[in-house]
Amino acid sequence: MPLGDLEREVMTQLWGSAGPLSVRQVHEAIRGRDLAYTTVMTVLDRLAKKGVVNRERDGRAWLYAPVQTREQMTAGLMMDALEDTPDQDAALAHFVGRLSPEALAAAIEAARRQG
Amino acid sequence: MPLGDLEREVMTQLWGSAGPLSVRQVHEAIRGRDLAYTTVMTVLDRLAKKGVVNRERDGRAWLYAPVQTREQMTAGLMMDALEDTPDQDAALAHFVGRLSPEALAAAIEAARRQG
DNA sequence: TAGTATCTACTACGGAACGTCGTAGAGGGG
DNA sequence: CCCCTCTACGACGTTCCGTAGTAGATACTA
Repeated sequence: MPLGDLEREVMTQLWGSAGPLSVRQVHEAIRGRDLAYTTVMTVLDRLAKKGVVNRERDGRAWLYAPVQTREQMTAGLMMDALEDTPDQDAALAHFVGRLSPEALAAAIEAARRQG
Repeated sequence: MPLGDLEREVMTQLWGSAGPLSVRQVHEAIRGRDLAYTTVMTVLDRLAKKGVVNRERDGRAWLYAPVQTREQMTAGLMMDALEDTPDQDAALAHFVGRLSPEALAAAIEAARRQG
């Protein structure tokens, strides 16, 4: 489920926040694009309908939070791409071949530590 | 550059062929969907404009061939997903953590053998 | 040589996704 | 009671994609 540009921008704000954010907070955080309040609201709403964010009530307003971390979502997109091909072993080999050995080793080590 | 359903179907034919194929050959190979000849032509044309396939003249007709192998394209899409996130190390660790150790080891070995 | 088949180029249309926003209406604060 | 804020819902333009038709050029064939 790849995201559009504005959707990614909004997600970046949510991922960068310690807790859930309101529409207003996201709107104020994205000041570079001079968007209407309702634009941000629509995007957040679509993200929620896609299941990419959760929302919870805070009085009259909704607070939005990502369902997954950015890293989890990225890993999921990578898996989607991989699973879309018949010869996954060969595709994975090609992918691995494009990584620097250090980055790969670090990732394996981090994954191992993580469990 | 993710592909649509029909685009992927067409690419599958090209990837499964030993050499370049004409519009007619692809059209006949996809008999399950009862498509118009021009539909296949349009799709091939769009794939060429996207740079996903090359075309060369064969008399009056064009012959189409994939620019990359299926595995290379898949690996490329995976890289695109990875590069779209700021903390690539963490994302890669998450991804690696989702693979079976055997599949990962086999891929690393295959990549090493390949160079 | 006239007719038919084949191939390309160009145009088009409908649906879905997305960026963008407006209006209407509900609920809380002064 | 009035205003501010927030949501719900609808809408419009663009782009991508599946789908296809028509027109025009070229080649084969009787």
